[in-house]
Amino acid sequence: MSDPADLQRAPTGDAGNKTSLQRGIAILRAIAAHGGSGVRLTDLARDLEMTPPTVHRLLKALVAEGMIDHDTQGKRYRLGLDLFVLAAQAGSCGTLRDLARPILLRLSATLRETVFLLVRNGFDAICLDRAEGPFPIRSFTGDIGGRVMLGIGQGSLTILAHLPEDEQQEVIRFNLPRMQGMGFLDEVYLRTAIAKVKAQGYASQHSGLLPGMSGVAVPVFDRQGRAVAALSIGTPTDRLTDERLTVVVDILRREAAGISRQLNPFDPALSRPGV
Amino acid sequence: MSDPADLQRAPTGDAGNKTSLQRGIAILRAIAAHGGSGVRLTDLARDLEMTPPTVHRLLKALVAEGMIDHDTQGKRYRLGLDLFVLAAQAGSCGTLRDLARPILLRLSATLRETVFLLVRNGFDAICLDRAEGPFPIRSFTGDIGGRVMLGIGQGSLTILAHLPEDEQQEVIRFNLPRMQGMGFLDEVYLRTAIAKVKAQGYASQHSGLLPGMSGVAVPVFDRQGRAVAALSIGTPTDRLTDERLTVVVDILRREAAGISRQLNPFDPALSRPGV
DNA sequence: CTCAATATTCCGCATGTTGGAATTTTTTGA
DNA sequence: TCAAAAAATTCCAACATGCGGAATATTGAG
Repeated sequence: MSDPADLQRAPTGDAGNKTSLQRGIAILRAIAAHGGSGVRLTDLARDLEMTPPTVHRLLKALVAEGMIDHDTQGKRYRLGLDLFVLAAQAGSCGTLRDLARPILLRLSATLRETVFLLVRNGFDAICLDRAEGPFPIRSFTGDIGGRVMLGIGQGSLTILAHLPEDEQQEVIRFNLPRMQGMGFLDEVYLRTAIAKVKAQGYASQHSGLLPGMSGVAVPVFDRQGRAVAALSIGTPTDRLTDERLTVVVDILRREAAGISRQLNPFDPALSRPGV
Repeated sequence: MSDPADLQRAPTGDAGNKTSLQRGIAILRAIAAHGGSGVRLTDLARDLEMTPPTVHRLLKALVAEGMIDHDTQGKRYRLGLDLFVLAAQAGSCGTLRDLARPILLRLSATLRETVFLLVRNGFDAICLDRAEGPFPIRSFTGDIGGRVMLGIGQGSLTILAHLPEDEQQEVIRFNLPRMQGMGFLDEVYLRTAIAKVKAQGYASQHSGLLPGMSGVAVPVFDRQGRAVAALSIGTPTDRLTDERLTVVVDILRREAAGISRQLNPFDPALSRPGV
């Protein structure tokens, strides 16, 4: 019944939560991981290995702040609207998201494809935004806020491929074990794919790992030339002919360059892989 | 230099933050309020009336949790991606947002208008989702996550109008003073508008408070018949003829009813106005 | 290069936090 | 419908953790 929430906590072997603030955030995470149906206090306490009174007090504080909603008849807790409001302003790290938004909309309209904006976050890529096309799409990233390991999917792969050498190695070393369970991706395959992406400057795959789906992605560079994001589309495989691919890549590249030009100097994606 | 952040803290005369968790959240709020350009520690300390060491420690915890990004050269703090990820799962309170998403998209496509989904939150309405139409739009709610006082704008007004009598009174009493500065809305006007909306079951305004913009909104009821949300469009005034209005209201109503039918029993928007 | 402003670390004090136990409320089962 | 079990909430004393003044390090300005 437990979800892939643990995978989200990537780096250091966490030496247990320390501050009560962190405990509170852990509660938020646990509630989020549990999904929209809400969690009961006892379950939270068990999952997080805290005592019920502690969880209760933290929950009370979170409810008071509107970060959590609490069924009035004292049953379930779920994420609150204030959290939503708060984070609506968060995605726009350096306004990347705001910058890209109109571009995504235009692209999805003109290409008639579903367009994704991914950014790096540690060892993962996160879907910052997404504009729906007319075709039903399956993707690794899922909806806005979704995350995938760096290397899985075209957009994510593009970011990985354009990372500085040492960071790239570190990510690969960290992610390969995580990919074991998925059973279709080995080191050779990954490194080959990376090399190819780096060489041609974009990632594409006809009939990829998701049956019937294809993807095309280009990197988005910041002013310092770091690949901070990827612009990508997902589409039914049969829609993506070779000629179309060429055109799509071209258009994506142009838009990515446009974004780069507007990007502020500070880097939107951060890494802190060692911390 | 300070933003309308204080307005977000609606209800009780806050007797100062108590728990450190709440202090931490206050910091998140302060950073959010400051916008994407980032805040310095000292400014946070001043704004929140905390000492620099306290702010620093809390920030450190928040950074460790990925809720905040910290320029490596030790300058500015901004909201982090993990917060974004966390809250991406929050908006779907009771899956209202997820339910409505495809409907918004369809509406914006068929009507060629910008469509909004608003929910109540205390004395405000929050923009849960928004699907762009082809026309440039100005709205009170702004983008996803934006908030307006209940009563301002057609969607927000619709929710207010359909509230239970006592809650409606309470909201009006609370919001009227807040509207003073805006200088175009008095009590008579507001009550008249509410009565009209309640009577016709939808809100509309040719040439509203935003020059050149018009809006149409219908309430979305939950299973208990409470108006928990509003579905609305914003459009250039000259686009909204009387005949078109009729049709639009009709379509919006139909879709709102569709959402209602699918709504879970628990109420997605919560009020706790007295707490 | 110096000085002022800001960020960060230190550390003793005390305040907020903690969890066992008690109490109230809700759910389960008969 | 009621009784028993489980969960939620409150209490409180022990104490760990967060607090802030002061010291230090770092950054930025002139």
